[in-house]
Amino acid sequence: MTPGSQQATADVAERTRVLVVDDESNITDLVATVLRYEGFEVQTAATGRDALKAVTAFRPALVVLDIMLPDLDGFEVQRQLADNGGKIPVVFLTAKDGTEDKVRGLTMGADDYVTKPFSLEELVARVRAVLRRANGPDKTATGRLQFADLEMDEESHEVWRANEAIELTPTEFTLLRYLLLNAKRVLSKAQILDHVWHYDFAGDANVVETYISYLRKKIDRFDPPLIHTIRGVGYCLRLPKA
Amino acid sequence: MTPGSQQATADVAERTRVLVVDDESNITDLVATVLRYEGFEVQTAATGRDALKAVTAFRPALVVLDIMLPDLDGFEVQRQLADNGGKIPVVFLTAKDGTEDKVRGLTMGADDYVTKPFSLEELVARVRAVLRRANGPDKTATGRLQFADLEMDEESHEVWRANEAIELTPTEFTLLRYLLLNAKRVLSKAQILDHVWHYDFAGDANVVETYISYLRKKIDRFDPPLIHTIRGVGYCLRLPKA
DNA sequence: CGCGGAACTGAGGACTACCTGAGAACGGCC
DNA sequence: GGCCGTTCTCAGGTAGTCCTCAGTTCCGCG
Repeated sequence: MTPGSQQATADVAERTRVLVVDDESNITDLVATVLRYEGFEVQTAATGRDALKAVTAFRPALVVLDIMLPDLDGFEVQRQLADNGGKIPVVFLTAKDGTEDKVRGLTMGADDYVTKPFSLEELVARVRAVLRRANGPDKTATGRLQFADLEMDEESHEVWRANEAIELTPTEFTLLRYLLLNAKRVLSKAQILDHVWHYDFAGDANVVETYISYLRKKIDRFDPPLIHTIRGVGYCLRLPKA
Repeated sequence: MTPGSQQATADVAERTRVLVVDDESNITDLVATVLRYEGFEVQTAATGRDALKAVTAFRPALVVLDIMLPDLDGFEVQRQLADNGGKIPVVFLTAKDGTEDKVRGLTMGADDYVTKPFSLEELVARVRAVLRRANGPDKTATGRLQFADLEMDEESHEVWRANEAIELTPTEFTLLRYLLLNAKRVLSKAQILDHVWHYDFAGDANVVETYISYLRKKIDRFDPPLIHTIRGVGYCLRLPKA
């Protein structure tokens, strides 16, 4: 999550607009904050009706839409959006229960969905992917990240160090992507926890240390080491100082 | 369904136009979305009369046409199309009832039909096949898919691994085609379900696991294995990492 | 040099995703 | 109607993954 990465190359005058719809204000706040930080222009709405009004006024390029809303549900909102002409891509938010199945009809098109509780990294990755698809398949951003001799293909979930393929678990993968997106920047354990782990994670920050350790064993057994500890501050992906 | 596969190599300036006609807007949305994603330029119509108007204005290379329409039925629309000069190939949509037989009689030419509820893979494959036939047999896309020593002939429904013929059931075949069209890309179980299974399928995602298992028994008893599980993400057709 | 806090890492338990065999349900076909 | 192939469900087993915990090491500072 980075101003300065990918998205932020867009000019400031005309940033991509995103509408976030959820009745829980802590969710909209959370999501709005991180998307703004990512360089999007964000508005929020708490009900289906407000969402529809906001769409005509705000003209977002994408809507992050909770299924469970007090008045109209997410599907209904989407249908009314589609009826009013231009189709706006949607990233649905859904609980991990029965509704998950209902949403399933949507992964084929431009749309996608994320199950609560999600991690911010995950949500932002989906938003980016959906926008990429909606703007036509052959745009600039390729979904490939690189730093030094470390490479990551987001689409195929493959990772290489020094041209050697490396197997990562999902959490390791998400953590490494976060580090790559913020290469050369120092990230605190709290930041990492907030972005990579599900937002309702209540455990100890020690998990981060554990997973950094896992990652080091897998990608930093090569020279030079890329993951550096900044004691009392956090971690940083960079080349060792000369 | 893949930008980057087959169709998407066409230049953006002159994409193939397809008209989708159905009175249920969720069907037109579904079909339009997936065809757009496949690189076609799509318009929709909800009635027979609108369809005829759209044909003169939009000049599609193909029409996806529901039999059941509020005003004129699909056959009537097709006949009027034929009368107005140039014959436009049609892919009919039909319910699984008596009309199915009637359509069969009419599809000896360039046309074809798909029974509701269909799978998206199925529909797209038919659309491609009909266009291929209509444009003359000697065009670029051959209807033959290949990855490593795995080969598939879409027309004849034959599959080989290491030059050995393999028998697949229809569902296995469609699943494998979807994997082949998206080789090297990770596909989630939700994506697979959305594309390969009928759009009204309401069951558990476990079917996908079952069918992956079937496929592995048939095509991955050879070395090297091509179908890989990416735990917590999905499945991917690729060569094993070096 | 020694102390205290921070970070590292191995082990292990709980959990979850996935695999697969068995069989029920369905439909086509003789 | 009865047979057969296909599709789908279900449940037990397995292995991968996540997270906790605690002992140890490392680092910075007095």
